[in-house]
Amino acid sequence: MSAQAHTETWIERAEAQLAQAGHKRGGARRAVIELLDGQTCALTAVEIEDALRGGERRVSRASVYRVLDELERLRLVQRVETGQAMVRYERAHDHDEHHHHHLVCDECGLVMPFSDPALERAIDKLSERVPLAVSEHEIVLHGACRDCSDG
Amino acid sequence: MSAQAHTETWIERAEAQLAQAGHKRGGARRAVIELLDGQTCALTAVEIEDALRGGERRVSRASVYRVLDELERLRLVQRVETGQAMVRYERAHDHDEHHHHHLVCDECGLVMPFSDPALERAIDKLSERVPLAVSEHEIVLHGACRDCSDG
DNA sequence: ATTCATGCAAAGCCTTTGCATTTGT
DNA sequence: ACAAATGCAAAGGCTTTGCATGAAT
Repeated sequence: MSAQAHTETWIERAEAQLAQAGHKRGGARRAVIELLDGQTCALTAVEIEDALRGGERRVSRASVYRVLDELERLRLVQRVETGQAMVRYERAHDHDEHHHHHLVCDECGLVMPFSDPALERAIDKLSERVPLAVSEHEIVLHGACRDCSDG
Repeated sequence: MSAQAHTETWIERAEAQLAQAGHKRGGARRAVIELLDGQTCALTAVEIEDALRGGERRVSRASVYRVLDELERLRLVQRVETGQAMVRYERAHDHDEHHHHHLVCDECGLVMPFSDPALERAIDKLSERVPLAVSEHEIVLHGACRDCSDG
């Protein structure tokens, strides 16, 4: 079979990495993973807890943080800092087609994803010249969204 | 006199903006401003408090936060999020020669500044095409510094 | 049987606030 | 005199931890 015979989903990869790291399966973590897999942008721990509360599997706040922490350690999840009080988390999309960064409206708190190939190229070239073995990068643009900038 | 007759320093500009905003002068704020003016990279509130404790003017933690908050509101100071527990603050360098971004070593916590014209150009062009009136941008590269990546 | 996963409640830590006092104009 | 600045201590809010219980291998 070819190298592309099977395209692994993020959930499958997550489960595999977790198992390899010696973790057993569990409902709370599974619920968090499935929720994150369906998101297009970053969520806070509280948002994750709230989203799951209404869903099929309620998960305690502590477990949300523990799961997020473990997933971040395995590089399955990335932390996004938007300058708002709480940290946000989202699926890690190293350099795949979902890789993106964030626009933050400092007025209303709206967070939107964006992506820009030219910016990525600039980052890639730059990464080779800095005194750091770059593993990730985060870009946040702040300003006023359309609703907030005039009316 | 020409428009360039006098190059205002950041401290002078800060004092002027504060006065215009109806603030009176005060020792604590002055100490924080002078400290920030001498830095090449971002500091946390605790680092600022500690630095001033040893200096000539001790400043309470609460005042450090209050001053930082006011300076940020006047856009004299920018907040820098490095993914570490605490927020960092530094002089705002809109688009002047000191404008820079940050490299963060996730192993030891070292934070280093860097600047890259190509990256800035990419950001500027991009800023015109996004649904946000961009006022600031922040770029953080994560990875392992030279000391941490091997030895 | 062991070991990991989870929930709950308590603890931590950074940051913000309330209140009284001092300082600047 | 009046308003802003400051310190101290208390309060807040997000995140982490300790401990006991339940689930997975």
